[in-house]
Amino acid sequence: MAATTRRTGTESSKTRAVLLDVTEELMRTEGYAAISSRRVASEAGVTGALVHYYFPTLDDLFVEVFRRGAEQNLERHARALEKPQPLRALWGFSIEPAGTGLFVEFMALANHRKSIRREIANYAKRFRKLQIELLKPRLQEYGIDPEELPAEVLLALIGAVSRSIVMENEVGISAGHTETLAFVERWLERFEGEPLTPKRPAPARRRTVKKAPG
Amino acid sequence: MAATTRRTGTESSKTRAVLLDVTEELMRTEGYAAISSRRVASEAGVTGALVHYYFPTLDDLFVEVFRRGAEQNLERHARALEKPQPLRALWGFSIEPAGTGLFVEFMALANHRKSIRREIANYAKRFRKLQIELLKPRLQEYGIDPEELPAEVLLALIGAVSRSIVMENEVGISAGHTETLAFVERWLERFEGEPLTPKRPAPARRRTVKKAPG
DNA sequence: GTCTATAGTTCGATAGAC
DNA sequence: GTCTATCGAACTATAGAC
Repeated sequence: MAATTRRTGTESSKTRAVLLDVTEELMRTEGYAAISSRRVASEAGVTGALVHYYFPTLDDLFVEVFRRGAEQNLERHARALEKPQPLRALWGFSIEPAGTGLFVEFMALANHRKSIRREIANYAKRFRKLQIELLKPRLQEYGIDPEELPAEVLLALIGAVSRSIVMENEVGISAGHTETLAFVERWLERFEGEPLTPKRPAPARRRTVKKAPG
Repeated sequence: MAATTRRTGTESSKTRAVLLDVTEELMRTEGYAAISSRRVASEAGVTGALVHYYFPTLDDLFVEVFRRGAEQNLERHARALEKPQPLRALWGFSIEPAGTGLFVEFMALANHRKSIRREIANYAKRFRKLQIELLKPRLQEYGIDPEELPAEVLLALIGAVSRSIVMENEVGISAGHTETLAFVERWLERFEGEPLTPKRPAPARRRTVKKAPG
């Protein structure tokens, strides 16, 4: 279709994967502005030209990093929402700092790069659809009235609050976090009771737990 | 105190203000990565050296843009929270798209620039303190039980949800927004009743409105 | 698949003239 | 207060050898 002779690397390439890894890590630690073909190349131990061989433009590189992370996230979420306490699973998952720094970078990027904006919007749609499908039947079991609290709203609230807490944490804001986390915990308890497999032991009934051996 | 002879412009300078304006606008439209002394200078119609005269480093420039916006925001918020329907005022204010694109840029910047991180954390502290002071007595009037829904939590929720909606809007995500806005509206109504001065006309009593002439 | 070489830009920051 | 001139460096992207 295209008249250009410019070559491009295959998707299965090991080097390609490394370049994506390096880019993701760099974005995490130094922000999207730190991404340059030379910088990525030098971190990966190759030359700048090779980066352009796999990703003709930097936008292509950004988009691929986003896609890869998005797919992983969809799968992880799908698994989480099938657990016995889906709301707790979802919350625990959303409150993880792992993806959020990267997410902020992509949101900022999306503010002025159409390719990223398109990618994020598309992902969000799939993401919300998956969430709704898996969660709606469970909410009915809980007796949550969809007129009063639609699944869409519940998901929006969980997403917004968790994201906000993690984002704030990362820049050193902590005001109101303790209270909000406690509020959410009370709220989760109302619908799903005590956690079945608590990450941290429930505050009331203390247990003696040995840390997993080194 | 300092041994360096490097000169710096005064805070009252007109040019200085223009440089801040230009930087803010550029960040809004093209992102923080678009900021360079030369670019800012050329938009402002001066030379790059002059930017460094007022702001020795780009970090100084970023920090000053943030500070200026933060002060304005504090003042606007203080006024909003003194209105007769403070929750509605706060919500209406928070849901404005105006500051949010910029906010995301600064959050992303903060992920890897200590000076910005410090600035944001400090501002957030002042901001939340102001909000709590002004809102706490009103919530008591509303009969909101501080054990069940502390002011800190309410403010965190409003902030998180509004920010999330605006951020998502800006990148083209709209899933669940209608439902969430309706949910918030029902919720506001419970505490403060119908809006006294509706921004958009209440959906029930339709009005014939002419668009402002071309 | 990976490299060298290169064209063409843009950048931060400073010294010092006016 | 604003400029010119400048150093030294980084960048994107491409062509083409190996």
